[in-house]
Amino acid sequence: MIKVILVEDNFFLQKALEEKLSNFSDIVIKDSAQNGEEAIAILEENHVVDLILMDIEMPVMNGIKATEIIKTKYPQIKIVMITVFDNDDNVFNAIKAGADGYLLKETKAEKIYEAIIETLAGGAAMSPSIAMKTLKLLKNPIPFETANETELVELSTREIEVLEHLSKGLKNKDIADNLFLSTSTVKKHIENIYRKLQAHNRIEMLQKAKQNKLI
Amino acid sequence: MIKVILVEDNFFLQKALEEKLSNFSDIVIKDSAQNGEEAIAILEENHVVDLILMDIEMPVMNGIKATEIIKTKYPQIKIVMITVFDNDDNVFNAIKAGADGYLLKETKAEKIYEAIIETLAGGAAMSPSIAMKTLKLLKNPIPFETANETELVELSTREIEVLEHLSKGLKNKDIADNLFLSTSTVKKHIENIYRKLQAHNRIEMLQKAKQNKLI
DNA sequence: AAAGAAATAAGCCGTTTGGCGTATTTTTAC
DNA sequence: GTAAAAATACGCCAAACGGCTTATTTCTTT
Repeated sequence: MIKVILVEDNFFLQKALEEKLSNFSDIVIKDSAQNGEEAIAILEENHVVDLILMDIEMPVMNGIKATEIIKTKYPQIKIVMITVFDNDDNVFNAIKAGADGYLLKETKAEKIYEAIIETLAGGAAMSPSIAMKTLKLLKNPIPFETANETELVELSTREIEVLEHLSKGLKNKDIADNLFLSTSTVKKHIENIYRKLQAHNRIEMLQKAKQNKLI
Repeated sequence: MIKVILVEDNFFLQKALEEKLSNFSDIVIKDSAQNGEEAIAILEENHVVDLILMDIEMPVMNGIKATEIIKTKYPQIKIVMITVFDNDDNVFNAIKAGADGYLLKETKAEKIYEAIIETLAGGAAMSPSIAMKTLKLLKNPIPFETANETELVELSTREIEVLEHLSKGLKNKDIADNLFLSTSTVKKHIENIYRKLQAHNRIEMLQKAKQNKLI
């Protein structure tokens, strides 16, 4: 029997999770907490627990802080984050805190179950979009982000695609080939990106793109 | 229809992969290669390809080198590594090379299919043990010191000055003004930098310069 | 159904870049 | 004191880029 604790402040989501896991006979939900502090209190009573499904956004004490504390005191307990938000900071901080997995709330019951099994087997479970973020973080070690509250420039999907190709050093012709566009269109996209970012050449654009967290 | 290319030197494993994927009607195996060089040759003929399943250990050109080259020229093509070895260096180097996923060869057909779908949707696919490795790498950012043992290219003092100006997005004329040079000289310096770094435009140069810890 | 945004594409024109050869002067190293 | 490396500079040419205008098509959103 796999002993699981749920930590989730939203009552309905907590019930939904219970429901999802109820189909799997080898999992027993030992207890539930509404925030990090409660979770820690529960563990202090009795820490015979295999795995914790932990929300991130919670009042009193959030999931990342709780993970940090629990992992320090009970490193053998696996912790899988379950959250709606997958922004870089959350992912990175959760990993830093020692999370063994990171799932999005939309994840299906079957996948959550798999994640639990795989995590207990020593692996890590991640929703694909999270996995992609970890890869990007690994490739580009820029975790030192200062809280920049200036509003960021937005680019369209296509513009970002073009931007990504530009950032590899490709020339317009090659970008056009790759995206099945004419060079005219690529040029137009670049022109629009330049206007939005107030850049006048590729390097300026890449700098501004970084500042705006577009790449 | 999802167009996939297999790159795998072992004939039987290649056939096994084909077999595994044949159950999924929306996947078509467009071509197969026995090593990296062959794969690149195929793409140069026709790069209308969605995803490549790439072995790592291969003669002539291994999968990591091939991934590096393909990702530079065709960044929109997704590449998922499929290998028996999951040692840290392989994982880290594959990520550095730009791989979008990393599966072990024991992975079941259904999982490979899921991985393909998820990768094309912009996510990343990883076997759980690989995911765990990436988490560990992220938590302990050691690899950036150790993984780079290649000797670095050296630039002259003046070349570095020019490089620094280039990195701000300045044009030759402005650099010349700032450094009290003629544009011809600036051009010559840039030409020399290009040769040393094997770059052919400014963005490539900046990438290579970063790799060589020049900026 | 209409309005608005996004994506597509072409043409024009001047500027900039990248690649090549050549050549002189200055600095550094042996 | 000479050889090698670095820095300086010019010219030529084709390719690529950046800026501007115009226009059609395809999505969204209301």
